[in-house]
Amino acid sequence: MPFGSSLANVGLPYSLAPMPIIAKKIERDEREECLYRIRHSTAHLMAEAVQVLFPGTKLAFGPPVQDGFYYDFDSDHRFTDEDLKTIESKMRELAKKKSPFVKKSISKAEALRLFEQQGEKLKAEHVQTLSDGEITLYESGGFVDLCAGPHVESTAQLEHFKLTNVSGSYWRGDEKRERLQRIYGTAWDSKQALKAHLARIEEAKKRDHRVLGKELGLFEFPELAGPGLPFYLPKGARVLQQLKDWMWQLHITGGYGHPDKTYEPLATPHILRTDAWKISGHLENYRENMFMVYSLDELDQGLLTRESREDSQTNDKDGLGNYGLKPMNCPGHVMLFNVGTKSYRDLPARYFEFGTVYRYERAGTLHGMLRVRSFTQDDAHLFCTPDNVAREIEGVFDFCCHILDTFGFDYHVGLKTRPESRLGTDEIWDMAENGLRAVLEKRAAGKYYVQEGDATFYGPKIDFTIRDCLGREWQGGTIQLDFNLPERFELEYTDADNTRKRPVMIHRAILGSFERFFGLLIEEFGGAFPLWLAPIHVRVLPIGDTQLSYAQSVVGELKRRGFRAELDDSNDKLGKKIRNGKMDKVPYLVVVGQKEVDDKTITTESYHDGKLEDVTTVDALSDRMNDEIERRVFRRRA
RNA sequence: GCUGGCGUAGCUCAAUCGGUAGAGCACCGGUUUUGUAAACCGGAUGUUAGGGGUUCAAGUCCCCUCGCUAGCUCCA
Repeated sequence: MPFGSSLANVGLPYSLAPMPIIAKKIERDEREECLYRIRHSTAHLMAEAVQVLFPGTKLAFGPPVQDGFYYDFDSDHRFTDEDLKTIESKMRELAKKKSPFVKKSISKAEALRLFEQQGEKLKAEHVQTLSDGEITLYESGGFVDLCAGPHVESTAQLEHFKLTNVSGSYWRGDEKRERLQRIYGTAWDSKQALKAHLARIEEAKKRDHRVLGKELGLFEFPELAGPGLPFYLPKGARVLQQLKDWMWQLHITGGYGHPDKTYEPLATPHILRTDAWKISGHLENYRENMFMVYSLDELDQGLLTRESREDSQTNDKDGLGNYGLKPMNCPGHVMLFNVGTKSYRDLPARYFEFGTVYRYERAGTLHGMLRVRSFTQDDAHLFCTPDNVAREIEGVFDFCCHILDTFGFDYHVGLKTRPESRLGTDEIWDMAENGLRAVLEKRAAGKYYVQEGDATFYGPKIDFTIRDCLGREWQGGTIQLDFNLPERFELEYTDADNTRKRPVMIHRAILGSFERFFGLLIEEFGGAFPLWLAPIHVRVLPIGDTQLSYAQSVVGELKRRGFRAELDDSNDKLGKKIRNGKMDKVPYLVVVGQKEVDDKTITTESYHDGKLEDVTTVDALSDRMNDEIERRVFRRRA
């Protein structure tokens, strides 16, 4: 049941397959239905095994998920990897009893009594949240669980599973509630399917951007520097710069299909006075993510001590220092919008910046390039009149699709609506959500999903998400409406009727961040970048020292023509040079031996196609590469 | 931050019951001058993440810190 496989982008400009984290009981085909039942039932079997082996273990939820299932347990015992093996054998033992899954219906009161009797506090709590009426239980062997079903007929059908890992979780996902332990497993309908899945995972691990980043010398995370701080090595920096150049070009020219919607570049500082972050609301609403900046002077004078905070002589009553490192670019852009007076004729104003931001992310959340503490967003803020908001959202939406389609990413789109705690009136939220929804209906009708309550406190948003090699989802592009900052910074423009009006603001990022996008790109291509992004376009391999000067002249000629070319002047034999070139995933290798020197030719080897019989001159290679670069041809590894 | 797991040479990994750390690749030196995925010979390579403890003796056992990692939570 690969994510969204049934909704692959056939004939559509973009693929917008919804991908619920927890497999929902809707719209499943026969096999998916079968796998759903197996996984759900295997979760029950595991829970039974755990309760047999570790009496007193209480149950939380145990749903089927992508490729498998999990069950959350409340137990004093700390489950280890060793335990997983024990639990797994117990499961096989129990499965052999061929216990049927029997459905029972009881009243809510009975269910409540049953679970309280068993000391299943969490189950009882959950029963109370259910609507009155019949409640279904499923019994298999001696194990009874609150469950809507459906299940397989008997535990005999549960054969092809494997427990994979144990991790922590919280009751109802609330970190203030009970800490639980979650055991994950994978389950399939045949031995081959299980084997194939495990092999797929192994294969995917080889495409992990953290592994490839090291192998290919793209980036490092020096421990001394601090966790989550990416450093680009020369090869990584080259790829990054290509991406930036391309994105810059698209912004300036509207080359994403909207030549009328061009952006103006801005550049803003990395630190702003703490007062700015107070006005923007970040200090209040984004506090746990902010790095503050202190001067040694402040420290030396003890201005940051508790005592001084109460000292009215200083204007640093928060003890926060006078400056904050920016976690977002918006306040800077807003300040520049505020320079001079703006007319409705100036709107929409589109400001963009590749702005590096710093966020104190919790240690446990860091993940290679996909989640870091310093990253550069391809950020922009659009200041609009109410009239042009819809058109602008469309433009941004198309921009995102243009980029993702260029790379062939399999992505999807979600609308995030008003959270419980929020700023602004319901009327404004209605208007904003409807605006976003209208664009989605126009561009992606039936292909987007809605996550109620998941918006930011200042406005609703559309998010583009991309999956990594292991199927984990990451947010890339985002379109966010904001009613907060224009208000807080008292933004105004003069309308046609000569009255002062407040502009509507759109925050947006297309890639999201260069770091995250780079990481996902590496996984998408298995490290073999399309030519236009590749750190090295072509490497020239002389067979022996005799051809060195000819090889140098070929490299020189390629460089003169603007290609990223290099020479392999090592003492290795050709076979080794080819091997090194392939392992470095260099798109083109040029071999020159005595034959080539005599004929004034080259022999060309392509990463994807092997030897190219028709490319025997620098001219021919240049033409081929130029064409490939111009068309941004990409080819995934087979 | 929380719950599990992990940390040995630049990389991948070994080291029996606690007995003084080793292999391949990479690197350096030499030989070889090479025709499509690893030439040959030689050499150096470590505060076993850091700190503390137990012990005659710690890579190995215990504690703390740091980092990585699978998830939870949060998010570009």
